[in-house]
Parts: sequence; structure tokens; C-alpha cells
Amino acid sequence: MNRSKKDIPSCVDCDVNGHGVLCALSKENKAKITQNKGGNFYKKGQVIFYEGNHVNGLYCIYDGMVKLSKLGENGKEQIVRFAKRSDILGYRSLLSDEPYQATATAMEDCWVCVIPKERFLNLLEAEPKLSLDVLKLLSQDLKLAEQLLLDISQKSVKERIAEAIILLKKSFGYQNDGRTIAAHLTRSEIADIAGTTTETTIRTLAQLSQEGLIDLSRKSIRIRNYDALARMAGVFD
Amino acid sequence: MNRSKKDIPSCVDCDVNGHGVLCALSKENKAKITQNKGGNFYKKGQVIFYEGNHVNGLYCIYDGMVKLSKLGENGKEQIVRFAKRSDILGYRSLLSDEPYQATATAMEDCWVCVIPKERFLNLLEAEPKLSLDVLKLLSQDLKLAEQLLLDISQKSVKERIAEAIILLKKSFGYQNDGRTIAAHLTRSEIADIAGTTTETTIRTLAQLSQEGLIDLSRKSIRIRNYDALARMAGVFD
DNA sequence: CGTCAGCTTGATTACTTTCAATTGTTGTGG
DNA sequence: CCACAACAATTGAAAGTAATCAAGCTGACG
Repeated sequence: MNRSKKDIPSCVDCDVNGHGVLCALSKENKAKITQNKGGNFYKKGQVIFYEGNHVNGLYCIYDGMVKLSKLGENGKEQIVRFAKRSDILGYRSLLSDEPYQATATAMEDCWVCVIPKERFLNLLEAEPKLSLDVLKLLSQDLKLAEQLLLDISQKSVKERIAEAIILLKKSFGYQNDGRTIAAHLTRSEIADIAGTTTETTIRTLAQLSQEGLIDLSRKSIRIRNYDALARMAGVFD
Repeated sequence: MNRSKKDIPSCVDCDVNGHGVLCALSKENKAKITQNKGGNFYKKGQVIFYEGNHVNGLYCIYDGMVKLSKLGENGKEQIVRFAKRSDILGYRSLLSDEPYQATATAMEDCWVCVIPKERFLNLLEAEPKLSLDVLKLLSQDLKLAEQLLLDISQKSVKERIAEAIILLKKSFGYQNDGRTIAAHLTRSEIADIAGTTTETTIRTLAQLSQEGLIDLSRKSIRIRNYDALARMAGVFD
């Protein structure tokens, strides 16, 4: 369970290729960012950067899942987004030249590359296509954030939990059986997505289980009736 | 109470200059967008575009206040943002090539210019600076949206109402007396900001009034103790 | 002067949180 | 491998908060 930078390929050969925004870069530019990038390993639970930290670069996830969360005054966490292999993190703060607005935590063991701030800003100027791609990313993020806002403000806890499960499915996908969500989150983390408490989450999950929408085994959630779940969540896609 | 396009100056001479993102454009490009732009008058309450509508262009507010809101399934509205003189609207959907994600409604009589979609996209390519500025705008919007999410998910109604008032102050400013918010919103609209019901909003406003934080006259809200209000809202700036 | 939209109030109900206590699970060091 | 500590899950009961429902009010306006 220990890998070093050498296990992460050069950006030029990165097999994340074809997914992330950085993949559209020219070979030359990929070579350039490879020179400067740092590649790090983060153990499950480890924090990659904290809300409020000074921005030191752009993070690009080579492998593993990351959660982005904000902390309320009362100390309660709200998960705002997930990021996975090939996703980039920190571009928002980097662009507006502000501290990080959320805390990034490894949800499983992760390998993450860091591209220095200046290098990325240079790239933006050098490759106009990159600007447009980042614009689209931000647009998507904003759309999702506003949708989540609407959901949390208007839906019941039950609906929000149902939606959280749908979100997990979309973010993490299924395990081999094609029904079990390929991630283990604590009840508390699920609560932090739905914006409720751990206890209520437990009760609600039990309820959804009784209603036959999901199966709960010790470590994972299996979706038994996706359509009904999506209907309950008010998600149509 | 009736003005026509001719009252709106050419973009080259627009006195919004120096505030909006478009102001950084070269004279040539400003001249170009002036050629194609449509200038419209919207009466208070009128809808500028609806959530789900096909995107036809970029809106630039020449005068007046606009609210951006989304509709929940239950028909309840959630206000996601305000826009005022010199702000632009619709860039997000335009960039990600999707329908509008929110409904824009004139909160007072408004004059709004429309720049055709293609023209704006051309501009983005022509002036790299514009891309960066739009990136920053989006970053800010995202930041605010995520903050609002955190607030609504973790604060009590009373705190949210207090915050809504702070938001109104920041968006609309004060009237001449330096204490009264320069906008009249219905209780229902305030409820739609805070994500609660009209009745609860009324009761909570009355409470804040009794506690000496605000004054309520028939049509407006006067802030009596900004600091205490901000403290209650958990806003520190 | 009637109407309509917005405002207000009270009573009731439903939903969630909070608190407290218990049980289960996991990783670690002896 | 076991015992312990720390964390995670669960359950019940009580308290609180805000939504809902049902009436009146009020002021603006044709």
C-alpha cells in the first residue's frame, strides 16, 4: 500500500488521457507540465488541502476518489462535490486568486498530481481551448451546485437521502454485480451529502430498505429499484 | 414609463463602462456587438427568460434589478442570485450549450441588452482577456452558490432570514437615509431567498424587529443594528 | 366600493434534531 | 490471537422547529 511518484506516468503518456481537460493539451505542453508537477500519494482519510489554505497549484487526480466539503460554523460538514480519476481540483480558487473554498479529503487511497499555479495560468494563455474547457467545467459545477441548493432547500430528508444515493451511483458507479454502489461511505458522510444528521440518515435508509428500494448489507448499499428511487428523489435522467 | 432601444447607448459609449466584464473589450469589438445587440425594456415582474428556455444570447443589464430563481417540483421558488446594472446573465448556459438553468425576472423596471450567442462566442476567442474575466465571474458565482448551500443546509430559519437581509443590503444597497434597504420585496420573495415559507418569514421578521435588529415599515426594511444582524447570520465581512 | 394581492395571526400537525444509551466493527499493541 | 480503544451504527424517547391549514386584515387600484 505504498507507491511513489515514479508509479505515476508522465502527463504525455498518462492513461487518464481522453478524459480530463488536460488531455486536450499539445504534447509539448504536456511535457512542460510533467517537468514541474509533483505526484503524491494520499492515504484514505487524509486531507489533500483545507478550506482556507493558500492555493499552491492545480490538483489532478490520477487515481482514487476525493470528497470536497465545507465546514459550517457549528462544525458540521457539508459535502459539496466528489472528484474522481481524471478530474481536476482547485481551479476555481486558482482562477479567482482566493484561498481554497473547500476541503479535499481522500475517500480511498489516492494518487494525485500537482501542477504549479503559474504553470497552469501560463497554459490557459497558451492554449485557448483549455480556457473554454475550464469554462465548461465551471459551468457544470455551478449548475450542479445550484441544483443541490434547490434540492436541499425544498426536499424532505427522505427525498434528499434518495437523491444522495443516486448521486453516489453516478459518481462511483456500480461494483461488478451491477447494483451495489462501488464505494463505502459512513452514515455520517451520507448525512453530510443530504444535509441531515447521522441518526436521521440511519432511520431513513432503514425505511428505504423496508420499502424495497435498496438493500443494506454491512458495508454497502445496493440499489434494488433505481427508477423508484429516482422518482422519489425527483431526478429524471 | 416607456423607453425604447434608442435610450440605451451604443456599447462603445455605455456608461456602465468600467464595471461590467464587457467593458474591457476593445473599441472595435464593442462597436461590433452594438450592431447586433437588441435592447429591451422589461416591466417590473416581467420574465426575461425562463428556466428551460433555449438560449438565444447573452443578457447585459443596463439598468434595473433582476432576480434569478429556480422552481422546485412542488412549485416553490428558490432565488439563487440577484443581478444588477452592468451584470451579465445567461453566460453559464451559453458556455455549456444548455437551456437556461434559472428564470430571470425583472424586480423593477429594467433595460436589458441582448448579445447574440454566436457573437459572444466569437468574442471569447477574439479576446483572451474576456475568457479570463468570465472564468472569474463563474468562479465567484460558484463560490456564492456553495456558500448559500452551506447556509441553507445548516442554519436555522432565523439565521437564514438575517442573512437574506444582509444579502439584500449587499445587492441593493441603502436608500438615502443610509439604513433602509433600497428595494421592496414581498415576504414571499424573502421566503424564497431563505428557503422557507411566507408565514414563517413574517413571524421571523417580526421577531427580529422586536429584538431591535431591524425596523419594519409597511413597504421596507430598515437595518437598525447591522453588526448584530451579521453576527446572527454568521456573516463576517 | 369591490376585488385582489399581499400581510398577519393562531392552532395544529408533521418532521427532524437532539440527547442518551447500547451494540457492533476494526485496527493496534501486547 | 485477544483485549482494548476508537470509531461507526443503531434505537428510543423527548424536545423543538417549521410547515400547513384556516381565517381575517389591509391597502392599492380600477
